[in-house]
Amino acid sequence: MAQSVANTVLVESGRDRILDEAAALFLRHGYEGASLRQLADTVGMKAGSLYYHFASKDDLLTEILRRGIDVMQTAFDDAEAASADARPVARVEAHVRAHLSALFENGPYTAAHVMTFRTAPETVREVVVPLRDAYEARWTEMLRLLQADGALDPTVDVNVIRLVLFGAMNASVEWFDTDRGNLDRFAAAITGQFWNGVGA
Amino acid sequence: MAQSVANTVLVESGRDRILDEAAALFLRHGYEGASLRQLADTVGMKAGSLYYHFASKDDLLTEILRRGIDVMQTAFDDAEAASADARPVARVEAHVRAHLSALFENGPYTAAHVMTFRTAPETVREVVVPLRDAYEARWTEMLRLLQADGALDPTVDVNVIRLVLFGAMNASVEWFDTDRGNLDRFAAAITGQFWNGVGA
DNA sequence: TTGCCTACCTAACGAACGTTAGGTAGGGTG
DNA sequence: CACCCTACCTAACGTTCGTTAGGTAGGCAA
Repeated sequence: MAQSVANTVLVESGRDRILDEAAALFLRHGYEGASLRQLADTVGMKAGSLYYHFASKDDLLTEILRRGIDVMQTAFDDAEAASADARPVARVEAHVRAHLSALFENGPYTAAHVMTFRTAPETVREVVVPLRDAYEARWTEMLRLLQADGALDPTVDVNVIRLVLFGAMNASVEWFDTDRGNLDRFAAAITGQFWNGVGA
Repeated sequence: MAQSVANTVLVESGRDRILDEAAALFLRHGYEGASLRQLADTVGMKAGSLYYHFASKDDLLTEILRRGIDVMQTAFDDAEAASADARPVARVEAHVRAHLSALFENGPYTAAHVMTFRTAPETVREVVVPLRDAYEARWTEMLRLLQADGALDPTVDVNVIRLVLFGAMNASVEWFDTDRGNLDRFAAAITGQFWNGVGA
């Protein structure tokens, strides 16, 4: 019982376990490429039983995408609180580190989100789009303020540099290995490249 | 007959037409999300007839991924020839512009490649990986030489900045609209951000 | 004219898919 | 002890999937 309690904590069971494994599967094989029977196998139940927890496969994806954004928003909150009156470049680095934390250190939801959203069924995307927009708006607003304060090159398009930065960070899901690289250093590198460029 | 010849040129038929539409479908819905019947419908034939041109769906994907790399390589060749003795930043911009050209101006193959490769079946990936590596190696080598010549910040990891740059460019498939934006200006913007950064 | 090759078609196969209906073991509550 | 609710199970439904076998119209060659 002590062990069963420990197990419940170490590897969760039930609904959260399903979401975790589903997000990992969707990330690896894509949404349509992962089947519910495959998912049921990895969580140790039968495909039909998944419907006790979720109304449909689309529903499952919707909640995963939603959680992905929740994780990003929470990370953004933390970065905001921690770097509210830091220097501009330090503010950016804090938020870059936070976004990377969402991608790599808080479950597979954010990674699954950024990788599966584009090909998700339109009915699912419709539900999630406003949440995405809200998160993106916070980034845009932060960068806009930095530019208004003269900390950012006034000639750049804030939306473009945000999308370029997002592309770079999100793509790292495909190649960055947390076992071999350090996220603090990576955040510093990507921020340095973003802020100062790589030209000598 | 004059018209049929014109049609053959304007909207191609047969094998190339299938590949074109398949790449576009895989790009939009993902590889597993797009069905052969859907593909057959858009090219105006029956699903079984596709097998006159391709041995399997995996085979179709393999050729699309291969073409995606061919397009990139050709673009790289052109950029190399056109900017062989240009200033470092102009060399980089030429290659950025070339990669964007591969993504947006030479059919859906490169875009389909960068978006579907990650979730492609392992047997398909195995075939394509060496080709990808060869293309990536050319970029790495170019950046390495720039760094050796003192044109690039000696402290940065060439492989990391390449992956960051690739992530930014490839992700633009998701948001950049060639009808509303100019690729020359976009290439200049992304190169400027890459080379000089956005800090004021 | 005969014959062949190209480029399709029709029709179906078995497997896998998401999904559902109805059943059941077991712990918690009255 | 009786009851019920949670968390599954079994078993199947109808659909769609990739794929295949066999047929065929039309153009080109001999």
